Amino acid sequence: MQKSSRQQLMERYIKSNPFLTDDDLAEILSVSIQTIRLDRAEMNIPEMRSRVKTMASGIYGKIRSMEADELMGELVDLEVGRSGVSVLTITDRMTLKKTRVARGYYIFAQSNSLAVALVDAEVALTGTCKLSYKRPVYSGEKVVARAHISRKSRNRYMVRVNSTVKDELVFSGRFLVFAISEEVWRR
Amino acid sequence: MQKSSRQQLMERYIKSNPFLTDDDLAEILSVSIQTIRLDRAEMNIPEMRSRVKTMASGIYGKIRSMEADELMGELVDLEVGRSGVSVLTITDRMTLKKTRVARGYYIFAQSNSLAVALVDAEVALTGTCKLSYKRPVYSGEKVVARAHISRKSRNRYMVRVNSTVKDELVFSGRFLVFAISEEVWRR
DNA sequence: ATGTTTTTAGTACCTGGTACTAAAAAGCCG
DNA sequence: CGGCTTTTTAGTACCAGGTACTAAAAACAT
Repeated sequence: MQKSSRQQLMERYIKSNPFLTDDDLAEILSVSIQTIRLDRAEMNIPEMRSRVKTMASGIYGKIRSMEADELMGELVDLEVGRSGVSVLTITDRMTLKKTRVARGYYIFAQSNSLAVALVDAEVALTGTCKLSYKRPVYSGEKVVARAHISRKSRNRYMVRVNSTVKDELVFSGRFLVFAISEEVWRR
Repeated sequence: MQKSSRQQLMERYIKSNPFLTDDDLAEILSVSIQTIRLDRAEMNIPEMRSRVKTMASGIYGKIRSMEADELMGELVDLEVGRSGVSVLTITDRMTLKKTRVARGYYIFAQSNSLAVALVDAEVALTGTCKLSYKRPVYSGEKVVARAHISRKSRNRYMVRVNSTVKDELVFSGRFLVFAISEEVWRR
């Protein structure tokens, strides 16, 4: 087997299983451990321990921020019962790989969670919505969602949200949100 | 400081940051490294390297499946251009902690991604939608989304989706999906 | 003062490496 | 075929972050 093809193979093995040690790889590719280390050095592939560590730390952050958020996006302004603004920067993992266009539900999630946050109630649930996607949003773009309560009657709130990228409207939605009394949800 | 309270503290430190080495902990708690190791042994807390490893491996599977999916939910039936069915089981991380009610956008994401998958095109984007949430969905429930194309004209598809839990309708949506030609998105 | 618990010190050893030197093997060219 | 280069292997010293163990010192309780 050629050096170059072995290196490609090794890269694929590591990608598919980052937990492989040099020892494992040496056995799999039936070369000496030194060859593996030379190859890794040439290709700037770090050792197993740091591969695992960066994996763990990379994911660690995401988990925490996802749990921390009841909201999708970062709340930059909120006047409960009136209006609010949230910002969401589209990252690669929110996009369709082929086009780098944000999946629609991230845009929706941002506006929906903002709409719910606006409602001054212990628990609020979305009843119906009408959404309109104006143009695709690409990876790296910063979506600013502005919401305000347009009507309110007893426990029903109508919330309008407009999401823009650099003042260009990319999405708008109208949400009918219900404030739920405690007896209903605490079953 | 007492032994027991130090151990509790140590446990919390490790929980909040699993990357701490015995050395780090010894410094933080200002005891010797041997004490830390005794404590870990008593409390059956594994060493940093294996903590990191199990973290990484635990999450490794999840990431891959999330990446593999362009869809939210599992596709159980799909006849492109006609109809499809997807199943999504609501887990705790999809719910509002207070109520254990699924956040609306997960239900939406399932139906929306199913609607897009139905459309026979390289790239499809959602234009507008009307959604209606019929009742809250709780953690553990299995949401079955059934979609079919109700109208089609040139590059526009109207997709209707009904999501049920055990034959009870929990959500319905109508999506206007656009099939996009390659020139538009490959900028 | 004595016994018990807790803490610290120290040593030998392990895994999964890095960094380096040097020799052996394989491939190529005229 | 020799001579040269590339590639591979061998081996050594060293490191981090440990395990496993022995033993002494310190803290405490009665």
